Amino acid sequence: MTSLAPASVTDKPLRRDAAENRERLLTAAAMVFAEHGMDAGVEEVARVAGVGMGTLYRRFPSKQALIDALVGGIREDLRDLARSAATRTDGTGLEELLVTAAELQAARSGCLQRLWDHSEAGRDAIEEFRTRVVELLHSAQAQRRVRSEITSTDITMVFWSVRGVIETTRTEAPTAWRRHLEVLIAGLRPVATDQFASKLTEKPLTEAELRRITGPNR
Amino acid sequence: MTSLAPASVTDKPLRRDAAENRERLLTAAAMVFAEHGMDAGVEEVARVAGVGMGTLYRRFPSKQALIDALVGGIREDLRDLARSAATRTDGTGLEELLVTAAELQAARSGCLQRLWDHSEAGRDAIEEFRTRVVELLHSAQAQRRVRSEITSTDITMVFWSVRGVIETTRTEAPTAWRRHLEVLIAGLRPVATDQFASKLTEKPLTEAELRRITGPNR
DNA sequence: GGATATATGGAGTTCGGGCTCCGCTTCGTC
DNA sequence: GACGAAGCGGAGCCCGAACTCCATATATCC
Repeated sequence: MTSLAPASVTDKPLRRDAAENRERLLTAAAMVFAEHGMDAGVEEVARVAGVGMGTLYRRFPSKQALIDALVGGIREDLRDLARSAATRTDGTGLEELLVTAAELQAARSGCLQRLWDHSEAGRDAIEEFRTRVVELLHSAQAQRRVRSEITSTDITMVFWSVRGVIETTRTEAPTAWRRHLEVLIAGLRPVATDQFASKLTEKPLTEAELRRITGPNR
Repeated sequence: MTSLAPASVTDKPLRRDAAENRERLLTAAAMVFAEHGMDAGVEEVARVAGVGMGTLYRRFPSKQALIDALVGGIREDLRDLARSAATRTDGTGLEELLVTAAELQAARSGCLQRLWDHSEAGRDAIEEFRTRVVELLHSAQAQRRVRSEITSTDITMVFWSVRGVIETTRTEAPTAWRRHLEVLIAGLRPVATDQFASKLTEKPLTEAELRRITGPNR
């Protein structure tokens, strides 16, 4: 878990109390949004953080900026999980990442929609994350843990898919996504029998389409 | 496809022009919400329907009521798809339903969140839908198309999961969900090899949990 | 410890979107 | 075709939530 989204390194450092309030606000926002979703009021965030509205708006120029900073932090955490999974050499790294990334999403539910959209925050982190997913996928395929026709965009769709289950079940059955993920991982395995069609008939999401969904940047 | 949510049968029938405007409003709302999501303005809905604000608010007492009527119609359509799938006797009905229900969700994206939540509209329809899913699942399992440890709540999670992919990809890759669904269905199949764990280790979502998520009614 | 730039809180302002009101029109019946 | 009931449009009302302003307080530097 990285620290919560330090501001840009080019800015002059904040005064100690200001920096502390910034952290308190991000922590509070994570809690409030996880509980009530992103349409929770900024006043509630400020109250939970124990600061006034003025402080919130000096640290973050808008509610959107606050959310972006939060999302940036989550993306950095995702990147760290991918780095950690990459240390496995037996082809199980992808499966580990699918589980740990889902755990992270479950813990930070509320702003998951922004997590996979165009927003600028943490762009480099999510870029590295994608690169590592490709490597982990190839490794898993080399070990015959995942069939060869699966593409990295298929893995991306697994994240989106798990997100859907997490957001639907989070209040009443916060761990239900684990079982669904087991079914999903089973769907990635090589198909040993030819009783059923072993080939996916629909073409995969292309990289270009993925770019348009997750960020038109560059 | 059923007609768009007739009002309660107990009410006296609407005047011809009023009934027509009701339909126009529902059609317009489906279009507008599918394009811009549920936070699109009611003014936009009225404009697309070609009626004034007053008309919208005489036909539906609130924006929420309009959405509920829309959701009720979709739930009735879902029920009809389940009835249609139930006519298959070779165990493929479940797979047909997964595809056709996903197609319906893709066509009506925008209010999918409400589709699976507590809202009252079309409760009986969704109830029958669930019953038929259970039957279709048993049939698929009897034909060995789906492994026996899969429960009906696992199927429900498949709907939630596909919804997540649909909502993420709808503007840029509106058919991407088809490939993801193929992976999901592969995950439901019997596992022929014992190279990997063939058993799901997480306990399924219970019926009681499902009830709390989709409706505390009754 | 004094000077000063920086930070704070919370009452008010703004604004967008849901909703209402009422003078005029249309439908359906006799 | 006349009459009453039901329906219509859209300008404006209203509320809630994002955002601003400034008198006061605090950290940092010497």
